[in-house]
Amino acid sequence: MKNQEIVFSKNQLQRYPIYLKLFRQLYEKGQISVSSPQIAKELGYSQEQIRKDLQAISGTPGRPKRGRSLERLIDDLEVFLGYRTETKAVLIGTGHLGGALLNYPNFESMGLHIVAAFDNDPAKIGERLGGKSILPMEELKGTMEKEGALVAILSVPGHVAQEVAESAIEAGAKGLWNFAPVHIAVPEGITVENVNLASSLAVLNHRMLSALSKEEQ
Amino acid sequence: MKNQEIVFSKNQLQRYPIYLKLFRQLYEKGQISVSSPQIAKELGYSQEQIRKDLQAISGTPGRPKRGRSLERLIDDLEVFLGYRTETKAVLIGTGHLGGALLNYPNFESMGLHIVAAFDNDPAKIGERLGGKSILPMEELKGTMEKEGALVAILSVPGHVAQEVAESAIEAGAKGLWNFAPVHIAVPEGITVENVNLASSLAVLNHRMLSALSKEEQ
DNA sequence: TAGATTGTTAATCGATTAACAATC
DNA sequence: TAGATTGTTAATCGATTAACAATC
Repeated sequence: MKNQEIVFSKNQLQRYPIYLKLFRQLYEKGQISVSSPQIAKELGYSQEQIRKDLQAISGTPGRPKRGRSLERLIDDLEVFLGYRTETKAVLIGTGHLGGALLNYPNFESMGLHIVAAFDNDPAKIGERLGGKSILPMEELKGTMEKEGALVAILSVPGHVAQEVAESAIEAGAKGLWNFAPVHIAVPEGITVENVNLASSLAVLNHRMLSALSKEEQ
Repeated sequence: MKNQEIVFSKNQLQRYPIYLKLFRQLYEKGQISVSSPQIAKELGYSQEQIRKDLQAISGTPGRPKRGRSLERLIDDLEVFLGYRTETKAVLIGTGHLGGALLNYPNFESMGLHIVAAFDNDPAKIGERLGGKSILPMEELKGTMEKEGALVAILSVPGHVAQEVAESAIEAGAKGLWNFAPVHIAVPEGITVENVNLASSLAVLNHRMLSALSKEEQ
């Protein structure tokens, strides 16, 4: 009995943490189950999409007339999203953004454990930031190997991002979480996820201006 | 002669700042024009997609055998992305992430001018952060109206994001740049763009684990 | 039972890719 | 001229939506 390969699109994957957040809120309010029409109303997704999304990550079926158990959904989502499995990460680049990420309180609860922070600025080495002391880049490989870190969080300036990415891959990183506003080329088998503020702003700006110009007519 | 309505998908809009970054790099290196095969090689997009993307934002056609002028492309992209037009914004929530955003040096060059920062913590009012002094929420509406700010950047905790969003809309915001990990419900005509780290991490994690398990086989 | 909600199968929609004539 | 690259039109692919029988 082979597991049927389910393909998850990027959009779909992005929706799951949003479901989880909602389900936790509803559960805290005392609700015990939830239906796709309710979710649709709360999040603005279509009912069909919600049903497909939840079917894909839940082993148990929903129940007509009642919907799905919030407790079970939360459980399924936490497992699916890997929140119950620790993934070790290093953070490279301890500027303002790096500092904010080191202080972000929720990564641990998402299973992401940042084991160390790195910078190439000698003045910063040894300083503490977000509870971690900053190490020199020379120690990257040793640390990643010792800790078994799979993820490198890149909060470095764009012009060094490619080079830093290569060091991280050389040190054993299989996933790069790239906050620099540049494309990073990687070999087969390495995953890159970009958080690009310029891209996000482009979407906001264009959509907002379209909406405004429509309003004017 | 009516402008033919071009619809830009979210993915497409997100690509433009990445093109721009690349074109600026190539231009600085002395290159004067660029072809879609070269861009495809650099960024990993398909040639066809690149041609469609650039056609959509450039008034002038490319030239067979030579490609497109980098100078013109950079110009077209800066205009299209609104980098030549100032948009005023306020930032709400001056935690670590808010601080990092206030210190982000590139927003001005993207046409986004943060005119003020707000927080509801009395201890923070009056402090300075990223060159701005922190104002109390009571002054939000007055400030946004006086400055004509269209965008509110929300770097507040998730549990207050909806409420803060409503205040911002009430104060005249037409676009919300939401860094809180929750869905925000808004009336017609208001644009929300989410930067959701939990969503981004979900994509990274799932893709990385898929790639790793494929490798094992 | 009646009705709300489920899961599945088919239809639609939109974005990406392929094919190819036009042209510098 | 030959060949690389363009822009356009058609085909494919994938995701979302619609329709509807199943069921608690």
